[in-house]
Amino acid sequence: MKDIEPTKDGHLNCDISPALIRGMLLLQEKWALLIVCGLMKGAMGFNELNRQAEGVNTTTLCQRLTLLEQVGVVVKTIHSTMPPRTSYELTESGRALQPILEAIEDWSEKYLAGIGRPSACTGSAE
Amino acid sequence: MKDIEPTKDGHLNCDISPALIRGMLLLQEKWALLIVCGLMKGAMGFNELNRQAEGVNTTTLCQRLTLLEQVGVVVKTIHSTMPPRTSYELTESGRALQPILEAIEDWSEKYLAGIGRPSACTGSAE
DNA sequence: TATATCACTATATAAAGTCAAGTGCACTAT
DNA sequence: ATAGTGCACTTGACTTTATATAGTGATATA
Repeated sequence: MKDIEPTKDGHLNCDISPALIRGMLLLQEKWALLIVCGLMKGAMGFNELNRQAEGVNTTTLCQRLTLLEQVGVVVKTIHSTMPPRTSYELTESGRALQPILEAIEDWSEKYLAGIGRPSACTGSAE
Repeated sequence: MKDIEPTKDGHLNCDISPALIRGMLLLQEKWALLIVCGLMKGAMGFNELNRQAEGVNTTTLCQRLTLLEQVGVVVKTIHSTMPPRTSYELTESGRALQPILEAIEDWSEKYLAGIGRPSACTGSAE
C-alpha cells in the first residue's frame, strides 16, 4: 500500500510555473472573471457594469475594479467627479483574456452540463 | 461554500452564456485551479497534494476536493480507512481543464510579467 | 521505544464578501 | 419649484468563507 504516490522521497521535479500561479491567484479572485466578461461588451459605467455582472455587490465590485486596474486589465476614466461620471474599459491585457473565457465556456458546455443545480437562463451567448 | 444563482427570479441578464457563468463561478472558487493544476502531475494523496498546492490549508483543501469531486473533476479512491490511505485523481473532465490552464499561463506570461503583486492575492508568499 | 506519516476533523479566529443605507450634484417629470 | 431618479461610490454592521492549530488511531520507520 505504498504504490500510490508517483514519486517518493524528493519532491516532484515538474513545478508549476510562477506565471501560471500568479495568473490563477488573480483570476480566482471572486467575480474578477465575470467583471471582465461584462466589460467585453464595451466600456461602461459603474452601475451599468454592476447590472451586467449580476450578483456582485457594489462594495466588492469597487474593490475588484481597483485590483483589475492595478494589474492593468482595466482602465478607469473619470469624466466628471461631481456629479460622478466614470467609465471602465478593458485594456489590451484585459481583452487578451478572451481565449481564457472561451476555454472556460467550451469546457463548461462539455463537462458541466447537467451537473449541480439547473440554470434557467434562456438567453443566447455571443 | 455558497451556491450562487446565475439567475434570480424575475429579471435575467442572459447576455453571457449560462455555461460560461457556471464555469466561472466554479473556477473562481479559491484554490480550485491550483488543486487541479497540482493533480495534473498525476494521482496523489491528500498530504502530497497539500504540499503540491502551496498555500492551501487542509480544511479548505478538503472542502475544495469535495466540491471538485461533486462536479466530476476529481475522483477519490480510498485504499484503506485505517490507517488512512487515499488517492485523488483527475477525471477526463478534470484533464480537459488543461487548455484553460495553458491559456492562463500564456496570458500571465505576456501580461502579468512586470506587474507588482496584487495586494489581494495572499497565500503562497514564499 | 519514540517519532513520523497518513487523511482528515474540530474549534477558534481572521479575513473576505454582502447588505442596506447614505453622499452630493445634475437631470427629468410634475 | 419641488420631488424623484441616477450617478459612482463609501460607510458600517453583519454574514460567510478561509486559516491556523491541534488532535485522531494505526502503522511504518529509526
